[in-house]
Amino acid sequence: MRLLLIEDERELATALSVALSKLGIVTDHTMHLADAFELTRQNAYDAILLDRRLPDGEGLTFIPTLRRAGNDTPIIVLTARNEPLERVEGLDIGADDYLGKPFLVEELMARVRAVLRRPSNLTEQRIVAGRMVIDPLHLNVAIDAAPLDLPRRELLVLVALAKRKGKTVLRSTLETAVYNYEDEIQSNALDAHISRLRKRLLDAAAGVAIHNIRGVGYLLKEE
Amino acid sequence: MRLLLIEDERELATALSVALSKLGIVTDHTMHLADAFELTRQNAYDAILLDRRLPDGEGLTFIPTLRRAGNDTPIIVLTARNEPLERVEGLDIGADDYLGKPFLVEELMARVRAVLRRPSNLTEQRIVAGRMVIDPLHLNVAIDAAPLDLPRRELLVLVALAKRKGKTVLRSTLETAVYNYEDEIQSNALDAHISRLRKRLLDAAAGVAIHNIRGVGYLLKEE
DNA sequence: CGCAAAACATTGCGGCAGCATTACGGGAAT
DNA sequence: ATTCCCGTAATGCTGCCGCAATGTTTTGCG
Repeated sequence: MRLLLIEDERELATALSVALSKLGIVTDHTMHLADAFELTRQNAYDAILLDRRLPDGEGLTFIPTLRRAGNDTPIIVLTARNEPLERVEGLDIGADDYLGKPFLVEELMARVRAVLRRPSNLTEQRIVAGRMVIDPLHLNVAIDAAPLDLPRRELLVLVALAKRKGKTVLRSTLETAVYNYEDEIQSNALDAHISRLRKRLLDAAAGVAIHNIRGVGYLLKEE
Repeated sequence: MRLLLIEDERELATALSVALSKLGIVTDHTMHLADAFELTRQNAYDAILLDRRLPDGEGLTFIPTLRRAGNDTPIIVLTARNEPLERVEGLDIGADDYLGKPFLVEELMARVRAVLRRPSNLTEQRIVAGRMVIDPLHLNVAIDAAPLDLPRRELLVLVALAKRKGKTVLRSTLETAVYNYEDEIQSNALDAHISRLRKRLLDAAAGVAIHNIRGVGYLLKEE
């Protein structure tokens, strides 16, 4: 899962990024609305976390901009302004949820999941692949009801492949599923993850195999 | 917009077709599941309206058949059986929406629009060519849900041809689709790709043929 | 109708880009 | 203090793909 965080308080932003990354969530962060729009054009985010007070304007103005561009990504507004009337204002303008500061990361994640669970989002809640059952929202993998413990990056690779099981996933897609902009990647780290993940899936008899499509990407296939 | 209507009550079917045509929607109609599958292979429908009681069986059985063939077209089930449990049954098996008879055409259209508005349906554009289903965004080619593993350059040629299937594609267009400016090309490399691609399509019984238009370019034709 | 040239088709070959695997070490987490 | 993740890089290997040689079809022209 990949989120865009639009927030000018640097401390909150980094704290949030760290907390989310531990949950396996990749977060891109920007402080400016102008950058934000460009980022949404280059990445398919699962959701956007939007602050209201920003150096270059009221955050809410970003919502119509995005919607007019045909982008339906769910938006959760994060703000200290938490009066009922302001909530209405935010929701009416097209936000999907509204969360007052301060908040618990757990609550934020629950709301993100809730927003992604809505019928207008076709995010599958349960993917069956081979003997595995994968919950892409909670990021857990189970084999015969027994949870399978995977390192974070390998888990992200697996989920990204499982979301399109049986179909090729571009190498670039995998990269954006696992890394954010800050992490530069300058080696075969992704290949290494794939290799280690393969070994783990084999050991666990997961009933799937990861195939390579040379020059294009990878593909998860059931056996 | 083009819909497939699978419905055995002839009066309802014609009434619906007329009503939909006034909204600018083209409707193909069949009464039999057997025909329906063939139709979905020859046309890229925006959505499918499916009755449950049909002369040759329970309509819901069509859904797994279609999904297994790699077809993600949204399906709206139309039926007199409108008990809550039956709705769950329909949705769990992979239907996108469920509408009890009788219904207003307005409501049906609203639901069609809602289903089409879902993100995965907006981004997931597919090209049907012969027995192949091609997703040009993800560079994905499948025959009966089985992914077809093609080398990168041949894949690019196929996608470029499929995007304009039935129409000639200039040789220069193909070249720019496969090569970037850095790669200078000074041989018949493109011809070689075409040749090898032909062989692969033949082996896979893809149901298409690549024709040459002498001095102009190539053309992908369904058989 | 006949011949030649041009355009296209096919196929073997070799270089090398891309992938798989694994060991190593720094660093974060418990 | 120990464990394990994860980025890096070295190594070996597979098979793609550019090239060129050869065969086939089509077009142009007298």
